[in-house]
Amino acid sequence: MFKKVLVAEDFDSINIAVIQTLKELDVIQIEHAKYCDDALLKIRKANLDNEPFDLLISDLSFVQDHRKVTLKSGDDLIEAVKKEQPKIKIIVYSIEDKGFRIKSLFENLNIHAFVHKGRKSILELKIAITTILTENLKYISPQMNYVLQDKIINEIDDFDIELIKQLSYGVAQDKIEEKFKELGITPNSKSAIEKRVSKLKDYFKANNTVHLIAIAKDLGIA
Amino acid sequence: MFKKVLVAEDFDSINIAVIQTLKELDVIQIEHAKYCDDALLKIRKANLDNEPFDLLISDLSFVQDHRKVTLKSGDDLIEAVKKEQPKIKIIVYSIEDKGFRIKSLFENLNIHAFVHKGRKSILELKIAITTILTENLKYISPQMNYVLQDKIINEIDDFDIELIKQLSYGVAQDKIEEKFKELGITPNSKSAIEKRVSKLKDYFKANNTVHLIAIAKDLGIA
DNA sequence: TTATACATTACGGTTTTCCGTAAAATAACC
DNA sequence: GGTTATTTTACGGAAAACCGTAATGTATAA
Repeated sequence: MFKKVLVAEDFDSINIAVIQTLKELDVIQIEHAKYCDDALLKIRKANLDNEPFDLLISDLSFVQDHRKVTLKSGDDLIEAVKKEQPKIKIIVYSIEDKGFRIKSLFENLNIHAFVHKGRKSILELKIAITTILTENLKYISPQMNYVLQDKIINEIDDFDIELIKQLSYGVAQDKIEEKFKELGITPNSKSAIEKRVSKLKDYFKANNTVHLIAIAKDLGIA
Repeated sequence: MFKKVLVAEDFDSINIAVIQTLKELDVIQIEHAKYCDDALLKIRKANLDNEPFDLLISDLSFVQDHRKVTLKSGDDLIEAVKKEQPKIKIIVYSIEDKGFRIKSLFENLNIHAFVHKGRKSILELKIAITTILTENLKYISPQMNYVLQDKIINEIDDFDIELIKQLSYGVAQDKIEEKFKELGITPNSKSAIEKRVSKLKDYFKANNTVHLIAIAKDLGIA
């Protein structure tokens, strides 16, 4: 079993439950942090003391409050931790359900497990922990498994994302042309933009652009 | 202290923490349900047995899964419970942060406390519980207090909400005119709709309708 | 009843978006 | 190099949205 585990989670209620779970799994040293910045400090300190953490269990979204922070999200935290300690095992324990995002966690941040908070998530968390004990094994909550082979996610590229973002900011299509030229994004003609918007509307079965952005918002793309 | 408390919450991790908290407050009988339907059944059963619950602590959003349910949300549950047992005390323990929604919980569903899930929410939950023990006292998480006197919330009416909703569904403004006539919503002329959309754009400082809907989505209005 | 304010509807011109077609540019293939 | 796809850009007419103004309707109070 893991010896030393760090939990990064802002909600106190969930923290309590995760820690209790780790105790049940006979983890000896358990620490937790409610801010990403604090979590990173704990990682660093442990490394300096030559008593590094085996495992990080992290949430993704951290509510902002009065405190100024440099790491705003679990993504930020994981990226920073990987630099300090590339071989640490990482479990994301989150409510996130956007395939788009989960996929990128595995592909870009190389996490070892994703557990989706839900009715039976504590059990899943236990399974995830024991699964990734074995070298090279990964875990994802069963109901989220589909995301790794979901077509939609693969058929939308960065250009589409940027376009949707600009639209959601209220930039008119003429101005997006200018904006893209500034940013060096291609294609950037008015016509190309119109075509992409049209493609996206087809894709998401949206009646018009307003509808498209509403859908994109629901999917967490914009 | 309350004698018999029911917790309605789908996430197991949070359930564990809330129950532990209630134990610390010396609540003798604690029950919980992960589905609203189950919660309502427990309320009914307790009433039939002449051992009614004193207090309901409920979440608002419940994730849908394979199971068919009639009560889909905490709002639905609270409304149903109030009919069974009008005098039961109710605490909403939720991540909800839309002033719009919280306000309506107090005004329309007459809840006794709203505790916003967060870094110190377990403490707040304890305070809420002891506060509403006293007859007629209400509690709301300090950071959410503003909602009860927020202007924005009061200046947007049901018509605006319905309009935003239709736009987010991708209904063209021409068609909204027809739709409103069907639904008996007034005003319903194309002109009136255009004016309201324009007013909302001013209000939310939106550049265009697409932008407006993006903002509304962020605010949880659509 | 009349005057006044306010809400709603009607209308018309302008801008923006929409959408199809065609030309130009780029990439892929032989 | 030349040929064939594919992508990107250009253009123009139609539809929708935008926006100001005027007319109509409705409620309120002198």
